[in-house]
Parts: sequence; C-alpha cells; structure tokens
Amino acid sequence: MAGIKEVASRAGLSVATVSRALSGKSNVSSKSRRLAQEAARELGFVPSYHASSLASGRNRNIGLVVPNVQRWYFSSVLEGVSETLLDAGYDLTLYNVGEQPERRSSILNDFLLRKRLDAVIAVALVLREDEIGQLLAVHRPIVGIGGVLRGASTIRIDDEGLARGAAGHLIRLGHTRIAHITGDAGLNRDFKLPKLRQKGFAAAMAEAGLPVRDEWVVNADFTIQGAYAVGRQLLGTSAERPTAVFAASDEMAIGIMLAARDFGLQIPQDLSVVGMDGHELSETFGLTTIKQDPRGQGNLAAKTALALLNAGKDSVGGQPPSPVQDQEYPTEFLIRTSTAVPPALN
Amino acid sequence: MAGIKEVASRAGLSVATVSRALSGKSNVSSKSRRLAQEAARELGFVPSYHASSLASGRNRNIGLVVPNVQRWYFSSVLEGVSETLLDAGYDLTLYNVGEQPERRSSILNDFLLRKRLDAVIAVALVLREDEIGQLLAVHRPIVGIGGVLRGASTIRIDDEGLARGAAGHLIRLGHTRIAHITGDAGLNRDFKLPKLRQKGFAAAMAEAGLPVRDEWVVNADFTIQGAYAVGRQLLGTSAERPTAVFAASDEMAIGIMLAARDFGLQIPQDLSVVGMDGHELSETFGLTTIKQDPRGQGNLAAKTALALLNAGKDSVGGQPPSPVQDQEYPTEFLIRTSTAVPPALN
DNA sequence: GGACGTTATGGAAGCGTTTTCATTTTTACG
DNA sequence: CGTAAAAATGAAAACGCTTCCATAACGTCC
Repeated sequence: MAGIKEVASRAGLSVATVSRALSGKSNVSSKSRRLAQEAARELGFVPSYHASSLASGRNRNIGLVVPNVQRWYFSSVLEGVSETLLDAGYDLTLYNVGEQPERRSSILNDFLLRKRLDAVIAVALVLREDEIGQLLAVHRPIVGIGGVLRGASTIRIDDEGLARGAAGHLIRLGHTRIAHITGDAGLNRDFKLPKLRQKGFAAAMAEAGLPVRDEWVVNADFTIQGAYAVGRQLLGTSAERPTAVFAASDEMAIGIMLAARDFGLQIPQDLSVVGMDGHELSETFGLTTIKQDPRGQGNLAAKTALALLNAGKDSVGGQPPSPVQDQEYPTEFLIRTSTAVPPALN
Repeated sequence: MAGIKEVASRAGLSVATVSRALSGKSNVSSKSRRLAQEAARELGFVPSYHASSLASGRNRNIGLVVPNVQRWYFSSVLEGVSETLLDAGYDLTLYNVGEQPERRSSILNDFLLRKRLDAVIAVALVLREDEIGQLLAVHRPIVGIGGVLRGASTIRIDDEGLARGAAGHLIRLGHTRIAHITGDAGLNRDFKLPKLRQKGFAAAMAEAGLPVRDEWVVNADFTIQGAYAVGRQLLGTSAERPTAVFAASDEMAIGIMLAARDFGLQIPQDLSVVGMDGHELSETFGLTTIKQDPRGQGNLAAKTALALLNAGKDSVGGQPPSPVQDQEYPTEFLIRTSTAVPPALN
C-alpha cells in the first residue's frame, strides 16, 4: 500500500503539501494540488483513516443508537440518518442495542467513549443523566429523536397531544365505546412513547366525560401480528364490542383491521380504526392516521449533529456553543376511510 | 482525558506493561495486571480507538453494505449481523447504498478501502470483479449474502430451485392457471434474485408442460402495497383469472391476498397463494411459503467474517488461507392454509 | 527596484497506542 | 545453591497521517 510519503516523492512535493493538497486546504498552489492529485491517483493512494483521525482528532463518524432495526419507524429513521451522513461523507456506526439494557451500557462504555465517534444520535432511548454527562464531558454532541434527553438536542413529536387529537377525532364522530391498543411492553422500560400516547387517549376520553374501560385498553407489542391476536380477542367476543379503536401505531391498527375482517366486520361501518405514525402501509389500508416522517426526522437529526460539530469547530472559547434545542417535527392528520360515525346509534 | 501514560505512572509500571495488561496479553504478572486495571479504572481510562488501530493494524470494525434497510429481509439480516458483531466486541459500520450505483462506487472508494474496516459483508450486492479484487488486494475478507461473489465466501439459498419447488407445489395441487408476481425493478440491476425466482417458476411450468402467460407475470416492487395494486388489476378483471399465484416474496403474496379479499375471493377456495421468505407476517396470514432465516444468515455471515479474520491472523505465509466457500443456508417449506386444490375443475 | 505583506512550502513535532527487542526478574531443576 | 530456561518488564521504534512553525517564493505598491 502506498503511503503519503510515496505520493510526496512521486509528486516532487513534501508530505505536508501533499496532505494539504489532498484534503482540500486552501494554502496550496493549483499546480502542486494537481501534481499531488495525479500522483495519488497513479499510486492508488487512499489515506489511512486511523492515522488521519489520530492526527487530526476528527473522525467523520457518527454513532446511531437504536433499540430496534426491524420496525418501520426505526428503519425509516435509520435510512434518513444514513442518507444524510453518507452524503456528507460521514460514516455511520450502528448500535442496535435491542431491548437489553445491559448491552446498552456496555456499548456506552466500550464503544461510544472511545473517541471514535464525533457525535451520537440516539433514537427513543432514555439515557441516564450520568450517561449523558459522560458523553458531553468528552465533548460529543448528542442528538435524540423521540424522547427528550436533558442537555441534548432533541427532535420529537408531541405524542401525547397528537394521541389526544386522534382519539378526539373518534369522539367527535360520535363514538363512545372506544378501545385503545397500546404496547407498553415490559421489555424496554425506556421506551415511554406508549405511555404518552395512552395518556393522550385517556385525556381525550376524560375531556369528553367518557369512561376508559380497562378491558378495552390492551397491549399488543407494536406489531401487526400482536394486534391481530389481540383484535381477535377484542372483537370476537359475544359481549359488547367497541365501535372504534385507537391504536398507538399504524401497525397495530392494521392488525385490528385484519382481525375485524375475519369476523366480517366492515370498516368503517361496523368499526372505526385510527392509527398513528403514517406507516407506509397505512394508505393501502385506507387508515386514518397521524402521519409523521421518521425518515425526515433522521435527516434532520443527522444535519443537527453535523451542525453541532461545525459549531464546535469554530468556537473560540473552550467549549462549543452547543445550541441545545428541542425541535418539534411537523405531523399531518390524515383522515382516510377507516373512520366514520358509529353504527346505528340506538 | 487520561492517556495510557498517566495510567502507567499511576500504576508504577511502564506504558508497555500497562498496554499488555489491559489488552489481555499473557505475558503479564497477575500483580501488574491488577495494578494496571485499578489505575485505569480510577482514571477512567479508555484507550484511543484510532491510536490502537493505527498501531496494531486491527480495527474491530466490520462494514455491512446493504441496498436497503427497510424491507424485512434486509433489516433482519442487519439485525443478525449486528447481534453477532456486538457480542464479539466489533463495531458495525453500515453502508446503506440504496439503489443508486454511483453511491455504491463512491462508498467503495472513499470508505471501504480506507483501511478502516477489517472485513466487509455485502448483502444482495453484485460487485464487479475489479471491486472484489481491490478489496482482496487490501487483504480484507469479504462475505456475501444472497448473491455469489467470485472470490468471496458466500451464504445463500437456492433461489431458483426453491422457487421451482414452490411453483411445483401449486402444480401438484392441480393448478394450471398460475400467475407469478416478481419484482424485477429496473432500479437495482444488481439484484438478480427476482430473476432467479422467476426462472425457477418458469422451469416448474415448463416441466409440467404449462404455458407461462405474459400477462400473468407481473412486476410489483417487492412490497405489499405494490402487489396489492397489481393484485387489483390481476384479479379484478372480467377476463379469465388465475387460480393460483406464486409471489416471489411474502410481502407481495400478502398484497395479493389483500387484493383478493377486496373482491370477495376466498383463500384458498378461490385462489391459492404461495410466497417465499418466511416473513414475520406470513404466519398471521396463513401463507404457504418457503421460510428462510435472514437473521440467522446475518449471524452466520458475521461469524464467517470473524473466522476469516482469525484465520488470517495466525497464517504463517504472506496471505491468509482464505477458506472461500459457498454455504447454502437451510430453508423450510411451510404448507399453511393459503393453498389448496383449484376451484371446481371444470 | 527595494521594502513589505501574502501565499506556498518543507521540516519536524506530535497524535496515543502496540509491539519488538534487549534486559531483568522469576521459576525450575539438577 | 547455581544455572539455564521461562516469564515479565521497559525503552524506544513504529503506525501514517495532520499541523505548527519557520522559511522561501511571490506579488504589490510607491
């Protein structure tokens, strides 16, 4: 493998000038730059990442910590982050921590702190104060998506308020017997989104003076399959059925719709269904939902991280200005064909 | 940030011994090891990744190149790779190259070759000979999943043969009017899996002396939505309808099933459907399919890469032994409730 | 055309480890 | 108890760049 020295001698320049020329610094005559580039190309020179990072202190590498990589929301965020980072010439190191907390902490200790990452983007992850402190102490910007991290920039949506609006939509249509599908899986206690959405649901019901029936607040695990199983329970009963379902995610809403079809229930005539998220399948199912744009959120998170990095660069004082801010990402309420007035108000 | 020097002086040892002690080398007295570990812990020492990699030539970092991160298959592979790598203490650098070939080549040039990766795992990606050559020239093991890479270890399934078996199943049930949903999207010309499966379908039909009707070989784009749209065309027609559909993926099979329901077609009484892949949703839909285990494939790919790395380590000669092999991953034919004999054989 | 302000250039000092090599200490054994 | 072999240790040389600093080349202006 050719090193920068070989390039330098071939180009008839010093190592220093070659380095400057190839990394696009300004203080290089166009002639030397051309010489350096030619020599580099001829030798197939590719600078060593580690040597370069070690010497410069920069990594061009950002870490993304996600609890899951399968679910639509997370893979969409991942896609968005990846896209922006790739375009900026940054590497993306992925930490799919899963639901196990012990893996999370080992990752923080063994990986994140090893000065190998310029910044960290954490999705739906609640870090402890001291963990955030550790990261900030190493001067690494953190940006969170969906879940406020104290001391870090955050991109999020108003889960509680939006859920309230979604449930409110059903209530305004005249529904009173409304079930809620949530996913408060004991698995990941850090994931508080389900609680927020459930809270929004409860708030809407309370506001309308409607009772929240315990047996109509059921857990699926944010999957179509889970909600389908739950839906068969909920709708297959001979007892009184809800006339509407507010699911905390589109996947779960779709699961309910599938279960409803199994029982010959027409949507929306017999059952109204509202989801949340704007899943790629929601349109096909005509699902009324609140659309968010996880990919866009990923883009924004990456851009924010990049911006924080640059801000830190030209800071005069010791620490970066760190414009910590809490950005609410826009959403869109899409009323489609899965919701209507309740059947025969008798 | 404390460096290894501080640790050394605090422990009353030399830098060399501390390095050995902390990286688990054998030639260290247990006393010095304890001393070093204590000092490191007290100072919160974390070795610099770049310095360590630069000096040792090892990265503990493996690159994963995928064309997509959203589809079930790819995210499952990703999960498998991530899991195994994390457990082995390796970092995973993700290159979501998308469908654009120009991005792929820039990634190869700018990233993969920068000596920052110990190995590369490529999913469903056809690399050109010279690209493979480049990587192998840098002594980086490559392992491919689903798509043979000449000169690299590969994990794959027999797409053609399995597709043939799936179509054969329908034929043996007595179906003669069989449609095939494929996904030969012009987008990613490198992705030859659809072609293989289509070939298997054609082979089964030919073997049985059945005609392949052009209008019954349709493109969806490997998504539920795409196949749903296609299904509405295919099944909504007043002309003759197929009695069975073989979809090149479970997602597409599910899309067809949804479309069928819209027209009141019963599955399997009016229409048999076979998919491929063993998607997480296939069970919920009672879909007959050929199950593969992408997550397991990801695990295996990561293990293979790790093994190649270790093999290279204790090789005596110049180049690693590089046990290039082509492993076929096991699959399972699951006959569920979406297939039956054709309706009224008249 | 000489003095001065710019811009380019090269030498060399890091960056923070790992690893080789020579040396010292320990262990094993006759 | 002496000696050879084995194990542990430390000094210093990489690893391959970036960047500071000093010097050299180049313009510019009166």
